[in-house]
Amino acid sequence: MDDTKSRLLDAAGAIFAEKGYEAASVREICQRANANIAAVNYHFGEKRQLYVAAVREAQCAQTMQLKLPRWSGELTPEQRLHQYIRLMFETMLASNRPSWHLELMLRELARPTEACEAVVEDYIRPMAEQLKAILNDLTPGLTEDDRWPIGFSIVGQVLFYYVHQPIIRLLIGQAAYETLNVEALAAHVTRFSLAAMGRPAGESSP
Amino acid sequence: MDDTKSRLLDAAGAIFAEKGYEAASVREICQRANANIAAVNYHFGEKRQLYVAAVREAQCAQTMQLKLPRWSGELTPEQRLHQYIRLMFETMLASNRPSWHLELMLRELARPTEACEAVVEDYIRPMAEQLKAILNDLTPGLTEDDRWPIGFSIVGQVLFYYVHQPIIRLLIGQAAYETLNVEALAAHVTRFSLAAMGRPAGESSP
DNA sequence: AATTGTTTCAAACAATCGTATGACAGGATG
DNA sequence: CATCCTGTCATACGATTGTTTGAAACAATT
Repeated sequence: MDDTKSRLLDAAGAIFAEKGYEAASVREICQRANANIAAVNYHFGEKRQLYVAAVREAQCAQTMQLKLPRWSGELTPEQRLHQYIRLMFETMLASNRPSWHLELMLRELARPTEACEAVVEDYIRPMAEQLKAILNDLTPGLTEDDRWPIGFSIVGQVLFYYVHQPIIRLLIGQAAYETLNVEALAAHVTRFSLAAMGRPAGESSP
Repeated sequence: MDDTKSRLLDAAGAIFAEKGYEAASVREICQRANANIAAVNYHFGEKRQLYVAAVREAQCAQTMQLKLPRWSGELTPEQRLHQYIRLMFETMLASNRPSWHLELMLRELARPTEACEAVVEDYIRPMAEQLKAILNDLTPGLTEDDRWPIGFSIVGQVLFYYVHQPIIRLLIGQAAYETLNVEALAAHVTRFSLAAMGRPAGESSP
């Protein structure tokens, strides 16, 4: 792809994620991308379309989908749920991630613009289907509609640690916050959720 | 208090909550408050201090605290947890609320500015203490540090339905979304969480 | 009635915003 | 060589931003 255009997209994604749409200026984006001010309007027409393109490029959820299909059938539903939850935490809290992809995504999902619907259909719904497949094995007696709230309860626990990081940090203190790690958090949420579904707290580690 | 100043504060809170700090213009705020453009700088010095004042005035959590102390000791811990969760849902999803208080609050907690720390200490921590008191009775064997994750798991479930409303609406469809109500949601989260803590799914309604 | 301090007003300030323009460079095609 | 298309550049446009100004209006006190 065009070099300037992709540099522009990267810079835009990072700054949009950090400051939000309004606070991010076209000039700052171009400066970070080592591009001229007119480059945005040349390649994307206007600022809003640059934002939409940046959201579309933030396919952080797709990186999650790629890792999942490996455990086809040899794992128990409990182990698959554990993997699913741990993968969510890794995607959100890992320090080596391209960083702005997820942030821009969640910013869009909390305050939806025109790009939200596409994000949900392309990335969120496939992930929701995967979770529902796991819940299908864990709670055979439930109807389709009864499984949504359970999925929301699980995902809500995980997202809480990402969306409300500043609250957690202030509540439990910086020192205690730094002791949190992906493994411990995933283990807690898995144990909590499995118990909630009436599953024995047996071995769910892979 | 001064009339223009409080009208300015109300208008600012509403617009800040709706659009965010950057997208909200001083002129629009003054227009809604029927005040002159110079009124903001006269009463608050600058835009940022008006925002801080608006956040401070958004004491939505305090309205929750007022209702809680009624159940002193005559209710079971299960019933108290149910009330706590239902009260959270009512505060967040009720249509008759002053509307912008909570929105501004959560906006601040997700993307903290200088006003965040005060909000946490004044309103969030007292509420967290109340929840921890309930959990104290529900899980006697646990240490102080082990109770934080359980509280986060409960609050995370509730907040998910507020923060990610647009996702839910798109995932389950508008029709199914409109059937959701405070009672059903509170009942689900309560049942889910009590089961997760190993409590029998007995009668928790007041 | 005169004076003081407080509040409101229209108007203007400099700065920054997103966007548009026309010129210039490079390579491919005829 | 001439032509066309694409991409980059400096510059400037009009609009909007937060903030300031100085005068006018008001209320209260002396």
